[in-house]
Amino acid sequence: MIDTQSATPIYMQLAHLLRLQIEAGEYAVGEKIASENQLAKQFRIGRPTVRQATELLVQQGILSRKRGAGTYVEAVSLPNVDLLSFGGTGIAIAQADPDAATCWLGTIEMARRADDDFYRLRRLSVILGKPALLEDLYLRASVFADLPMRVQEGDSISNAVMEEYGYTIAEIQQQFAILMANEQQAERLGIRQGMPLLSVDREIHLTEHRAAVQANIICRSDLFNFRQTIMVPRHHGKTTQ
Amino acid sequence: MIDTQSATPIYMQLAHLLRLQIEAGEYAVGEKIASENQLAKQFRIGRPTVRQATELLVQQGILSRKRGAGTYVEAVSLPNVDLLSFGGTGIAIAQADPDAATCWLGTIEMARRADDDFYRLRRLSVILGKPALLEDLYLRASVFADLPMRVQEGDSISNAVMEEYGYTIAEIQQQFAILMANEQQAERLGIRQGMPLLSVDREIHLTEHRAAVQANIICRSDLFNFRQTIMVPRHHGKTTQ
DNA sequence: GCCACAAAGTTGTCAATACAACTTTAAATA
DNA sequence: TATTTAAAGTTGTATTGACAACTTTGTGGC
Repeated sequence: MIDTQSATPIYMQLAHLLRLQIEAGEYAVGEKIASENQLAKQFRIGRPTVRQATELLVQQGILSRKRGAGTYVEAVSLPNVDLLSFGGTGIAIAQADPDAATCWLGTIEMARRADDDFYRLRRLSVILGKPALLEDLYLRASVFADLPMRVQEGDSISNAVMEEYGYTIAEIQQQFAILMANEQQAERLGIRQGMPLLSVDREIHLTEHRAAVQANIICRSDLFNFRQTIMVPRHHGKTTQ
Repeated sequence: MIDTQSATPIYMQLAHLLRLQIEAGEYAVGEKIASENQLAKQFRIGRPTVRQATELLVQQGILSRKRGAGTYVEAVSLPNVDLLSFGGTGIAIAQADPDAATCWLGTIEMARRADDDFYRLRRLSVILGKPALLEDLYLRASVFADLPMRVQEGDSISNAVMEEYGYTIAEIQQQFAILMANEQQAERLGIRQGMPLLSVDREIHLTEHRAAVQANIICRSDLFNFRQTIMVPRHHGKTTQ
């Protein structure tokens, strides 16, 4: 229910509630949810506040709205096991090559970043005997206490996030760019300096903490197919049968 | 200036105007822009409308806000195009620039591909006055009957898929690579030949037909931030409170 | 000159209200 | 029974207004 005395804004509470309902199966994918007016009456809040809540879920891909028709449940983008769909690089790499190896470049260090403390970890993954990707990870120190004691080389970071710390990943934001390999990157990836590489800047948002993990991943897209699968929400437009 | 008679919503016009000012250097990175109240007075619009405009830019990474302090220009940020999260390029492009234009390169032609007939359409999208992406689309002829009669230049292909033909998109598969611009691509995108570009090979699977749309998209990732947001399913890992 | 406190200014949240643009539903007519 | 049109319902945009929570600025006293 909506707790008007809570420190959490009403629109966030409603967004969370709606999301729980969807996840619990109370709304099926493709189904229309209650109208904005109905939700406003049901929770005794204003329609702009309802819109702010649903806007949150629209941006997250959970809902979609169509003027005049209604607000529909979208299919949440399911994680594919390939690299760019989900936080866990370990699983994707293991599926590509069971004998793949991920080795740390140096040890976990402290680093300061945007006025906060992070653990920094750099690692190189080798698939089918070839250097495939270079990762530079920053994990927020306040979120991942005692990280150096709790993860070891070879451990999956996403597994640690979930199993060791008990967090859940809510959202990943990725940005794609091309960079020219510098001397160090070139050496580590077995390429010539200046070669263009696919660079993915990734922010992993936990349910409990935003931007808890920030990573840059450099991919040898010339050697491997870096794919992703996106499940797309069902639309309300008529479907031929 | 804000044109209240325009079909473009006022908040989008203001967002666009602010971005132009920032890009023109009228606001430096790190600098505080005019307050919400000042902008409201200046443009004779409501403060919620100003907030909606700045919220747009906050989401795109161009602005950031701090309660009590003000609204600041973020570190130099290319306009975000949320191209790679969802099927529709048209929507993503329109959000980045309401005045964006997509023009066909030639007309729709028949093409044979993997033992089937396709309609082939090439088009160039211009965002903020700059060539942003080049698309080479193949639409399966048996799925999209009479396509040339049913879509026109400027039409959204994903809209046509859904509205005109009534299909629903079930899944998108994407593959990321880097290619060096050939002569024609270089000319169309306003770059030098051989420049590395982000290339996305995309297959759109309809509920009713697999691989109904196959596309290659070449992005000027040096001019725009091509981002995506992935929602992650809730895991059964326990959640700390 | 420094410190504390109040005033002013800023963003964040919330609401009522209105109209536009669209879709859906129901009723009336042929 | 089918089609057309009007009514109802839905989302999209916008405004005015208010208060909370925060930051910044200015003033007064020591």
